[in-house]
Amino acid sequence: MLERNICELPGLSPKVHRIRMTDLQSHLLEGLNEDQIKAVTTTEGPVLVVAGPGSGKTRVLTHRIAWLLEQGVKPYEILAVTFTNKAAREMKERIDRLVGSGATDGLVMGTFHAFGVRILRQNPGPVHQYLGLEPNFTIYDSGDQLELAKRAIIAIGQDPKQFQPRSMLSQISKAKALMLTPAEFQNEALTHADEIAARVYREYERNLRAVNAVDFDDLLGLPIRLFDEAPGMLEKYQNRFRYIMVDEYQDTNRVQYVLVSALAEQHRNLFVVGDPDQSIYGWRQADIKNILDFRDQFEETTQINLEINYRSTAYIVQAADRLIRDNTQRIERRIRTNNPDGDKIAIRELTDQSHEAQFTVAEIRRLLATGRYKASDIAIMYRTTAQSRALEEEFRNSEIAYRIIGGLRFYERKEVRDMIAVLRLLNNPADRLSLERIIDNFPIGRGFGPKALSVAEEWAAEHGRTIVDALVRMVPAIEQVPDPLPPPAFSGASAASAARIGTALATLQEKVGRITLSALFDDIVHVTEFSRNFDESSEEALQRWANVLELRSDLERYDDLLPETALSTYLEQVALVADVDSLPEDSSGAVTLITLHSAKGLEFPVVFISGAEEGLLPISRAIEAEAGGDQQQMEEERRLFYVGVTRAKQLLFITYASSRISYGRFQPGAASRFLTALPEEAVRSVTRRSAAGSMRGGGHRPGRFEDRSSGRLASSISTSWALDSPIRPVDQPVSEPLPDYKLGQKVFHPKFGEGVIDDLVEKSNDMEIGVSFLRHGRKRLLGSLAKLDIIS
DNA sequence: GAAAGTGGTCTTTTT
DNA sequence: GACCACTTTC
Repeated sequence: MLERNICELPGLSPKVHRIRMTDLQSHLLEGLNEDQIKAVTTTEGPVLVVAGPGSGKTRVLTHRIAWLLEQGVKPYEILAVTFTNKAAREMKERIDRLVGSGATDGLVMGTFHAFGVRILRQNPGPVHQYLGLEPNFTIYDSGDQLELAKRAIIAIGQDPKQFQPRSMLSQISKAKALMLTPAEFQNEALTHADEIAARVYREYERNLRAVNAVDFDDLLGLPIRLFDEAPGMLEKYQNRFRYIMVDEYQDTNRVQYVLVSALAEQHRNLFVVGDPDQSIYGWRQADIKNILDFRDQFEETTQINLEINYRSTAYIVQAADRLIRDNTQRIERRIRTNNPDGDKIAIRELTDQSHEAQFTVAEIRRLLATGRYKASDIAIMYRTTAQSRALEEEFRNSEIAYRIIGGLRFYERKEVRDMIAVLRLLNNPADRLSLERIIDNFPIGRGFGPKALSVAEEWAAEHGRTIVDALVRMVPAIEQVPDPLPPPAFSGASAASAARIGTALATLQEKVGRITLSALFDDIVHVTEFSRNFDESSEEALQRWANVLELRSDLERYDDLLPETALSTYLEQVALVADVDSLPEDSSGAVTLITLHSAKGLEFPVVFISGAEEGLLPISRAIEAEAGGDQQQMEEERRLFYVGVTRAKQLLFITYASSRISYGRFQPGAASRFLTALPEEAVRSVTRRSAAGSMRGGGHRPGRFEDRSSGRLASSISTSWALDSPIRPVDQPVSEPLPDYKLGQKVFHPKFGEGVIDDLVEKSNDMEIGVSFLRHGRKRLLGSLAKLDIIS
C-alpha cells in the first residue's frame, strides 16, 4: 500500500495531523470539513459526535467505516448500529462505493433488533440451554403482543376493560426496556395498578415462552441475558467487535445502552453519533440522558460537534435554531449554515382539515407546474397517522401521485396476517396464536369452536404434544399408521373440522423446507380454501385479495434462497421491517405523506408540516403533562417539530386548521405555540386569526403569534398564495362555556340517570368528568360532549 | 353456530 | 366515524 501523502489537517492534534495516508485515504477526507475529518479519523477510544441536522452525519459514518477498512481493520471487526434497516442498507451501499464491494463482506450493520436476532440465531445451543427457546422461535409483533396481554389479564382474573391491554403492554415494555424481571417489577410497584401490571407481565412472559415466541423487547434483552449466563459468550463478541458505531444515539434506551457498553468494554472504541435535539422516542423508553451523559459514562471521551448545516436554507436553519432554544434538556450549541437565505417559511391557517388538504394539494400542484420540483421532492408531515386521511382524499381527487408511509402497515392488514399466520405456524408448530387465527379466519376452520379447542388442548397436555398434533391425529390417512395415542375426544361436528384442518396442516408440513415460498403460498391457498374468503365481488374484497397476491410477490423475492431456511428468513424479515425501510430513494415520482417520527433522517427539497395546532403538535397529552408540572413531553414535542422543520432543504410550509373533526365532531383549534417561536424575519406569510378565536375556559391562551398577526404582521399578509378564494374567512365556532361543575355535585345524564361527580380533570380545552352513577357505576365523560344537568 | 345489530372505546408516535 | 367486542336473533 502506498504511503506517501502527508495531509495537512489544520487544528488537529499532532497525532492526527501527521497521519500518513494512501491516496484512497486522503480521498476519503476530501470535501470534509475540519470537524468531520476529526470524526472520521479519531478511531480510538470513546467518541461522541453531536451532529446537528444536515451536518453530514451519514457521510461521517460511512467515511469513517471506509477509513477503518482502509487502515486494515477487518469488516467483521466492525459493528454499526442504525435506527432503520433502510439506513443500514444505504450506508452499506455507500461504503461499498467508497472501498469497492467485497471489501465490506462481514461488516455487521443493522438495527439493534436485527443485531439481537442475529445473536440469538447464531447461538441455538446456548439459546436453548440458557433461555429455554427453540431456534425456530417466532417474533411476535404488537398485534400478537396485545392479544397475549389481554389473555394474561384474563388469566390472572382481571377485567381487560378495567386494565387495558394497551396500557399493560406499555408497562411491560417499559419494564423490559429497564431490564426488570416480573419479580423486580413487582417489587417496585407503588400502586395497585402497578401490582396488577407486574402480575400480567409474569403471566405474559410465561405464555410467550410456552408458544416459543419472543417480543420486540426480548430481541434486545435476551442477548444480554445470554451474555450474562452463557460462559464465554460476551467475551467472544467483545473480542470480535473492535470498533462499534451507533447512529441516532439520542434515541437509544437503557437496554441498548447496556448492550452497547458491554460489547465495547474490551476495546473501548465506541463511536456514537446523535443529536439530543432530535430525540423523539421517549415514549419508547429512549433515554435522552444516554447521549447527554455519554461523556460521564465513558471516560476520556472525545466530543466533536458538527454544527454546520449543509441541507437547508438560512431561514430554515435560523428558525429551527431559535425554536429549539426553548428547550432545557440539551447540549448547548448553535447550528449555522453558509447557505443562502432562501424563501421565507410560509405559515397558513385554514378552517378545517379538508381545507388544509385542499390548500396543500393546490400548493403542490402550483409547485409542480413551475417545473422546478418533481413530486418526489415533496413531503407532507404530520403528527398522527389519522391526519393522512383528509390529505389522501384530496390527493385521490387529483392527478398527483402520492404514497403514504406508515399508517396501517402492509403486514398488519387482516388478510395478510392471516396468510402469515399459516407460514408462522408451519415454522413454529407451538405458535398457538397463529393456529387460533387460522381456525377463526379460514374456511376450513368452520365448525371448530372454543370447546373443540379446549378438547385439543387437553389432549395435547395429556400426551405432551402440540395442538397441531391433536388435529393431525384426526386425519384418516394418518390414523391407519399404528399410533399408540388415542384420538382426542372431539364431538361429531368438530371431529370433522379437526380432520379437515389437520389434513391441510399435515399436507403443508410435508412440503415446508422442500419447495419455494411462492409454491408454498399456492399450496396454502389451495388446501385452506382461503380464496373463498374473498368470494363476494365487492370492491373491498377485491382489494383485500389484491393484498394477498401482493404478499405472494413479496414471497417470490425469496425464491432463490435455500428452501430449508427461506421460511424463517422471510418471517424474520416480516417481523423486523418498518415501512420506511421500503421507501425507495426517489424513483416513483410521488409526493410522500409521512409522520414526523418516520421522517427522522430523511430530507426533502419541499416540506409541508400539516396540523401545527395546539392539541396535535404539541399533542394534548404533552399539554396536560405540562399542566401537571412535567415539561419533558412538551420538550419532546418541540423536538419533533424541530425534526420536521429541519427536513426541509428549500421550501417549508406550515399549515394548521382552526377547527378539526376528531371523533366525528368538530373541535376548535389554535395555532401551535411553536409557531410563535419562529423568528419573524424568517416567516413569509401569516393568515390572520379571527378575533372570535378565543378558547373556552382555561385552555391555551392566544399567544404572541396571534397578537403579532393582528398587529404588524397582519398588514403584510402575502398575496402570493395560489389558493385564496375557495377558503372561506375563518369563522371560529363559538363554543358555549362549560357549566360550572364541582366535586360532589349531583348531576343527571339522559342515559345513565342520576350520579355524583367525583373527579374533575382539566383538559387543554375541555374537562374530563368522573361521575358515579346510581345505576350504571362509574363513568368518565367529556365535558363538551356529555349532556349533564346539574341537579344540586 | 353464524350473521346482524349494539354499545363502548378510541388516536400519539414504531423497531 | 371507525373499529371492536359482545349480544341478540334465527
